[in-house]
Amino acid sequence: MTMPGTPPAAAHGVATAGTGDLLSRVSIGRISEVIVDQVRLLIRQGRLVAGDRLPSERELCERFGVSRVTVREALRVLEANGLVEIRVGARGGAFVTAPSSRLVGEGIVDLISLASITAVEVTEARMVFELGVVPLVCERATEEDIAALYDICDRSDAALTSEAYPLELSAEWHTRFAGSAHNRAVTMFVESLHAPLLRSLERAREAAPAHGRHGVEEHRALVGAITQRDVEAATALMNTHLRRTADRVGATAVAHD
Amino acid sequence: MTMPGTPPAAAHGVATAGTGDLLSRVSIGRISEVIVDQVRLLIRQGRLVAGDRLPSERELCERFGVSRVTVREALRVLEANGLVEIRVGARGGAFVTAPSSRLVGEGIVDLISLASITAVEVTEARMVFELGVVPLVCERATEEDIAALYDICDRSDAALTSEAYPLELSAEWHTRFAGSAHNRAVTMFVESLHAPLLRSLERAREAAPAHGRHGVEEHRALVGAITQRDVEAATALMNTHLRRTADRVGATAVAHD
DNA sequence: GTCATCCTAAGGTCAGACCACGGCGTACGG
DNA sequence: CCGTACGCCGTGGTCTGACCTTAGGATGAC
Repeated sequence: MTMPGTPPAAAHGVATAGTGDLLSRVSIGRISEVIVDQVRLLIRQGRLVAGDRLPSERELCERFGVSRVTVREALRVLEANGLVEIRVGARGGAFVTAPSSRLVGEGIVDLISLASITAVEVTEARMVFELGVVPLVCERATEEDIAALYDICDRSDAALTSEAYPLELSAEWHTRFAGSAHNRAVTMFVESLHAPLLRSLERAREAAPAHGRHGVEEHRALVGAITQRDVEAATALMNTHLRRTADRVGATAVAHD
Repeated sequence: MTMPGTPPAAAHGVATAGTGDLLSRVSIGRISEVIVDQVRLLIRQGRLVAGDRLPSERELCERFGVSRVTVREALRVLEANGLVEIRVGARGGAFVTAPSSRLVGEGIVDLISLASITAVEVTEARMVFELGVVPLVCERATEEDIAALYDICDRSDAALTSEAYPLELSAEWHTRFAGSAHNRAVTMFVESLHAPLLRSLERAREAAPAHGRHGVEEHRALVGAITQRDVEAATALMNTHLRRTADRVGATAVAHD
């Protein structure tokens, strides 16, 4: 059906005759790329939604008129982009995934490790965001939110007495805090900053001993301010709290240079 | 060398006999995934840096003891993650590249559309971010930044007289504004919030010249405040400016429900 | 010296095969 | 009658070996 080296005509639809206008860049590059774009478009348009199952690899081959290798490479890219999840076995296949911030976070980590962005910049972005979100949280935090935040504080205290304060708990608190703004875009951003932040903090902790107890106290005070719906107090608290972290990250970054 | 269906022994190393202890989880999942992790680790450790060239596909096959298909799938994933760039032809191959924040931004856009996050939420996230960034911009904006912002205002005026004020110009102004904070993480986030796809979400017919003219005036006033390094004035201006947008979006969203 | 041509190493694609996984139906045993 | 065990078969995962296209660089003619 398809011959090696003969891209499917439908795939690029370059005008071979009859058009007098500019021949637009025909460098089709990769066939798998075309497939990726098609699927991604369908997802962005909402014509494919989370949970939907793409046709099987072999069926996609026929559909696109390409070999299985090509289809598989396309699926691999979609999977790497977090758009589909591939399950094997009967009833397997490529399923459009439920959205997750994990991959974006990983991407940011990569950005940092390849020096496209510095940890200082990420920390600063985090400050901007978490500080700006305080008013929203004050306005919208429910009793459940507050209980959950206090719970994390309790667990942090427990962890502290057992001398191992996991940074994860701090990160969890901040994520939960932002989540209390009840805005999914905001939540997503903060979640994606989760992984990079942990990494920077680990590095910071190597350089200087951690300050666990102090941080937890501030967390608790912040929840108190939220409970009182006291925007100014909460903002001030968050500001000093974040600034200390930022300073630590900044110090290690400078020392690292 | 390797037989079909016979994964390289080194890959899983499951003890088939003689070991009485726990057989540790052997589900290696995918071989290509292992390769991806290895390369990614090398990059994160800094043992591979931007510009380095990985061995050719055929050489990697030998090195890992797998087929070319598998190696290619791994490279495809690395490429999709922006970690390597693949060049064809003589002197071609996979080159380690500093991932652009563009790719991560794309991921954010995908995430937002996949989670079907509403325009209201996106706008609110914008408010948080762009408002919080004002102090940074006041502090760091260069003369070039200011000139560029004024230029966009001029072009907006021109577009307005020809009665078509494109949302694109507004988006351009806002991204350029955030860019003046000279923090690439912030820039990335704001850019992704202004992605074309999301803008189309905001169906609000900005066409109304009244709105347009008003907006451009505010843009101009904002640049003025930035020039004076007047944080408070700038923040106030940005606040009213964004709030109007938010109200408009909110109104259409409500009408849409 | 300059240009056109060929060479060659690299990625891109194909076809067909086999294996591992896993849901589901069926057949067997209780 | 019910429950379990086995096996079918569709699905992704991998391998092989071949061919094509691309694009530097070498080689030769002018």
